[in-house]
Amino acid sequence: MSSVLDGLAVDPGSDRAVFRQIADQLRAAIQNGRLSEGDRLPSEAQLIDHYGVARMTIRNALQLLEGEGLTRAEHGRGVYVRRKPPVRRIASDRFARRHRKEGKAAFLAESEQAGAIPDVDLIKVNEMTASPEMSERLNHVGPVIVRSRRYSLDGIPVETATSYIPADIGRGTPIADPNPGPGGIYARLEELGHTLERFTEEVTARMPTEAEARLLAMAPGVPVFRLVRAAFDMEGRAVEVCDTIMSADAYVLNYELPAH
Amino acid sequence: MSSVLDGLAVDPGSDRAVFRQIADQLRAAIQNGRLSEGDRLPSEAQLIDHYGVARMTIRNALQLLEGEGLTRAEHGRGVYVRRKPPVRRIASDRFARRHRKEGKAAFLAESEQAGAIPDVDLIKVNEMTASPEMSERLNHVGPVIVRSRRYSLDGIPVETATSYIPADIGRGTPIADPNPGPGGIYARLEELGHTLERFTEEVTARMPTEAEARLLAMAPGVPVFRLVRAAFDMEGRAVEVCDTIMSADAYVLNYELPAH
DNA sequence: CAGTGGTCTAGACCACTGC
DNA sequence: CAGTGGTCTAGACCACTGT
Repeated sequence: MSSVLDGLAVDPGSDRAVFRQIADQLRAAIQNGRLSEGDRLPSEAQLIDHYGVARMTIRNALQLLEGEGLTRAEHGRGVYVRRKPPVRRIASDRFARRHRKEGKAAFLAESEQAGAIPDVDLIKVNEMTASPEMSERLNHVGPVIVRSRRYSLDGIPVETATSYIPADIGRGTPIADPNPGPGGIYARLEELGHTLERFTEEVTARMPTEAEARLLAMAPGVPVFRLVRAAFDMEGRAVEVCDTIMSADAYVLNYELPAH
Repeated sequence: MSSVLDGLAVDPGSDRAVFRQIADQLRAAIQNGRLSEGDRLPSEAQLIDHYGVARMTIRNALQLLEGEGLTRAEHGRGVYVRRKPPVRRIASDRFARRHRKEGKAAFLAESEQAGAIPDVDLIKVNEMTASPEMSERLNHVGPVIVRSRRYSLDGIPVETATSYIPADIGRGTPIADPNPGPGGIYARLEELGHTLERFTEEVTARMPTEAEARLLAMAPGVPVFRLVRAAFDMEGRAVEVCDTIMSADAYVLNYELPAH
């Protein structure tokens, strides 16, 4: 019988630790296709037999791969080559007014285009005092409307978002309602006289906190994007800041850069 | 004598694994400032004594924190709270012609502004056949000039970049030289009649490969940004594609989004 | 039930650091 | 040299999965 392990052995005298050599060989098997997405790796017991090492050595090797985001261990079932989630391409003009006129919020319009079923849950709306960071970003001190929610595609959570709107703009308007109505809060802001002139977006990436990993059902070894977007009206006032956390393996961000 | 461990204990009967409880407590100590950047954590031996558990339990806890990018183990010295590197803010107009007129390439101009000493090394220039991916991005099949290099700030490597230029544009010009001259290859492209009209940039994030981690001297638990930027001339032809890998903890990417 | 991964113990020897 | 983390062994019991 043939196996991905055929012919593989480690050199105990090598400078490279045994568990790294084992990880190298399994990684190579994944990258050259001998193991493909969704395939099960040999069990820990099989690897112990094959390489003639202790269990911790095997587990260290497997942990390396999991940390690189290549595999996923499922308790009681086995270790599998990770399936890459479908990727969403995000365009830099997704908040342009021409896309908003149809009465759809950006997320719903995009997912419709991608043929996936969108969902929004965990909606919370509060009023509170702006944190120092948000005061800085909004150039506004005092109470803000805070709107948080989670977006899913085909039942899979893909991003969480929290919007901050100065309370003197949003209080008592649909912006402070859980459902802000067609076109989302950008449409409401414009109806309130805050015609949007420009957006800035700040992109960072890091490993998720435990809370983020749980909310987004994230696999180990996958970073998150953090996007902080600010919307400015014609007077140059920041009227909304949106703080978004996204599983980085599910997104490609596209931007246009000026040449002059 | 007082210690960050004072009063900390685990509940062996809890649903939460002991090593996770220990990691939780150390993480909390870092996040609330009882341990700050550069501080040494208690040694493995001290943690073993304090919690009364086996060494592997402690090591599992420490490995969790390292995977989250919070700590860094130094062989023979101890485990330290990671220092965050200085962050470079990248503006979306950094390739605009008005910044290029001064005769400086983008990286050098930016770092001068940030007060850091820039360096470029590992420069390689080759001509080869475009990979399928680059053929697609350049909309060009056949030979390309491939320019790769590594950038450092104050001696710390921060990004690698590889540019691809169709050989019919770059062959026999300074673009095929290791040193392309003042203003970089964008200045040379414009001198050759390829006035640059727009750039697109595609941003993804993932964990680094081993080779990338080595080239960028990266700490465990830190993801990389991959930026793929395409430059288009007035005829709409892609005249260069630049593939950049950056340590994500050293960068904040800023973009402007259109509102109309 | 057998097989899988998750957690934990109790050692061992090694390589690196700083005194 | 003592103290540190890096690697490895050889077990144990548990929780979860599928038959």
